[in-house]
Amino acid sequence: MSRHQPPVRISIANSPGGAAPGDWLPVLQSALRGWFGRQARDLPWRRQCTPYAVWISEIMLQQTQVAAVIPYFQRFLARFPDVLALAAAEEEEVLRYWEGLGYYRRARQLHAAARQVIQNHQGELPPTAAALANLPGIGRYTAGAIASIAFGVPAPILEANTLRLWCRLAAIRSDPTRSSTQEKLWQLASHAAHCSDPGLINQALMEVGSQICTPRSPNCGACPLANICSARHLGLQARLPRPGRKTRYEELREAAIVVHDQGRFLLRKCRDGERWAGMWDFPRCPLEQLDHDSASVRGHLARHCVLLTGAKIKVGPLFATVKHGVTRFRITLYCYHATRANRLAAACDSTTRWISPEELADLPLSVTGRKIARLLTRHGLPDRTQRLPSANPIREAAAPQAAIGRGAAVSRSPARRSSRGNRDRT
DNA sequence: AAGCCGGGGTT
DNA sequence: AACCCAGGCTT
Repeated sequence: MSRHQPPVRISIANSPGGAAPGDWLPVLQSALRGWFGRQARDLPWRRQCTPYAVWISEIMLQQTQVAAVIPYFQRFLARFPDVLALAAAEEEEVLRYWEGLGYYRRARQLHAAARQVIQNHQGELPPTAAALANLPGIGRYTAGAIASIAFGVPAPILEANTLRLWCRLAAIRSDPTRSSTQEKLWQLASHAAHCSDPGLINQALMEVGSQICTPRSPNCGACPLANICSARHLGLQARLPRPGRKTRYEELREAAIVVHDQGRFLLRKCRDGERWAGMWDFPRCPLEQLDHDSASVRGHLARHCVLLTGAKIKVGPLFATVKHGVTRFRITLYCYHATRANRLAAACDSTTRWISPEELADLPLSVTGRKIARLLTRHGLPDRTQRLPSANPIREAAAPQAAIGRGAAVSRSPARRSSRGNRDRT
């Protein structure tokens, strides 16, 4: 840059003293093209960028990091290679392939959307952002991402990485969650995507956001956009975007009941509106303020079990305590053995079933459900998770242990010596 | 416009 | 334990 032509910096169009997009847009796009051409990561969905593959990747990537998605993406595409295969599958099998990825509603909506694509769009994903956004699970971001990346439509995107990037590039100090700020951010994103290669530009924006313009200590020295970055010019890059509110956590105490009968376990499918809707789980109930070691807890559990499953049971010993974090909840789950007390054929409808250890491997289970299943079948019984195609090396080889606040931690109860005094160490 | 959805990973 | 993540949906 010469002294007579000071470097142009990105700002919100029409803001006081702000440069018009015409000034910085070509610089931005050109810098992104050059940088992305050299630095783009080699990701599975960039090798196979069919509309279907892009769609699956974008749904999996919602609120989920790239590294966590990769093995799921590969297994999922191997099993459901196209829209027709996905639409033809049972929802439960789709959920089984999603197990461990979280936000299971995404999988159910994806499956429902696949059936809509077969029914209403001749089996082809619609090529416009507006039509895509009519499908379940596809919002403004995902619609723009698929439209631009898979179809070359100049549609804008805004997500965690580009929100942070734009707040810095344009030195946006207002609360980024406010709708007036969101409007400005989408406006900037629209300018950027207005070109002949919007898919490349959108991906490059996200890539710079995730690889260079990181939340803490952005690597401005390696940033292709440093020259036009307003925050860097003002020295504000470490203070933008403005942080949001802290999440307040809620402690929950719950009980899970493992009802045994002839080597099988009683499981139920979580209903719509419940936690883990569509997934299977051991019957569970809130413990409220009940002491998990009190006399009254067993009657409490037995009553709940009848209501949930129709099975009359006799509650036995506590055998494990599982800690599990989910969204803003911190759950402590007390796990009890139980036996069935009635010989009636209760508990055999479509949402309540007696499950053998072998069948357990095929069922989509909640995280804590899978944890309990492992405790029950740890000794030599098969775990289908390890038989899924191209096994996930991260999750299966070295399952995360003893996460503290989040994830799940298990502590087994010591061997039980009498019917009383069973004490859990957590 | 704001919170929830009832996740999971990293630091 | 705080913070983050290729958001969607509801109220």
